[in-house]
Amino acid sequence: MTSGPNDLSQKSGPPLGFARHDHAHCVESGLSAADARCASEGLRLTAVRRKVLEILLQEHRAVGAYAILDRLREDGFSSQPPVAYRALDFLVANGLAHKIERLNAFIACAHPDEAHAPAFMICRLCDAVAEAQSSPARGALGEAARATGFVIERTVVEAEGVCPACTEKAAS
Amino acid sequence: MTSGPNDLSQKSGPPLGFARHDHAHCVESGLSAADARCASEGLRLTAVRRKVLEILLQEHRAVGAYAILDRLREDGFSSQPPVAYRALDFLVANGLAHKIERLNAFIACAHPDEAHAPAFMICRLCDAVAEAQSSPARGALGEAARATGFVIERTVVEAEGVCPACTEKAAS
DNA sequence: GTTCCTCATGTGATTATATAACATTTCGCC
DNA sequence: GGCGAAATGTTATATAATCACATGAGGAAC
Repeated sequence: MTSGPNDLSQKSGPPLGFARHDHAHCVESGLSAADARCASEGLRLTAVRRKVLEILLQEHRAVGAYAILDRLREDGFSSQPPVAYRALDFLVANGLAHKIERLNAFIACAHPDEAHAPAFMICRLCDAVAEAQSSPARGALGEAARATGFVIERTVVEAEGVCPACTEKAAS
Repeated sequence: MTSGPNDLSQKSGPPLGFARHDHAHCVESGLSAADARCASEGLRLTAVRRKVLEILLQEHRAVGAYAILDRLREDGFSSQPPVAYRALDFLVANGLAHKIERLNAFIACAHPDEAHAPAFMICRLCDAVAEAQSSPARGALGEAARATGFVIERTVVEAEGVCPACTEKAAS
């Protein structure tokens, strides 16, 4: 692989939602939201789990599990794979993060409060990932499911393409 | 992994589209269609590539690359990973097969003739996979893309759930 | 407060998935 | 036949994910 989601150092271009924003703020507010939700639902946002979420929020793009491990190591946590995977499992299971199947990588949830069937737009040039809402029940997939009697429990909706910033760059 | 897409021996339940069908026929016709399309487009459906497609058509479910390697070995082909991956790359690039990102596995295309933005329904109980058509431009994702200026080149649409047969089984 | 139980973490090993890099062969074409 | 491009063979390695078992932390019951 030439430049996978593990290269934290690379591609520090436009990060999220294809729009600039107050980054420090969204890390902070993301963590607060997670604290609040875990408290209210009796979930334990332990040190490792919180740290992993913080890393995801800071990166603001899809991050591979092993890149997360490297970051954990820097911060004095144990850095065996199961540590990262267990934390990620927790975050994903509780809607605080999502897995981007296409990249085998993870990203902090952009809408941790609402119930969500997330959809993602992945820029193949700068690796930025934006989260949108999908509506699995509507659309061709929902129709097909109803027609065949398939019961949808979870959907993976990911679009690969080029983000506005990279489109602009390419045009010039 | 307890029972991934590599266990060819397991789960010989209802295979495709959640409906029984003439299996020998669809293998045969799938290969014919591929022959025809490759001939007309000047693509080289070589022995390995054709064999891999045959394996996918026979299995009629998502098959992991290493399971394909095992089958290739049985048939006297070289069985190093790049052999399978290169054949799969060819098939996927030319619309004769698709990758199921959720399973890290591959499946023969069910509609090799038409242009397609495929969507899949994956049964988590019997691992059957059905292919449907999606319409990326319409729906929430298309809207989000237009709104932000994202250019969609390819979409991954996969629903995980329970197929009709397994729903029925569970009810009894 | 301590006993018990459950959940979470630490740790080493292993399995699964995928690609890099380079040599060799095959094929279409001239 | 000779040439160049595409395909395949082969070795090694990178990347992703899980298993299995030991240890530790926290809350509930008593």
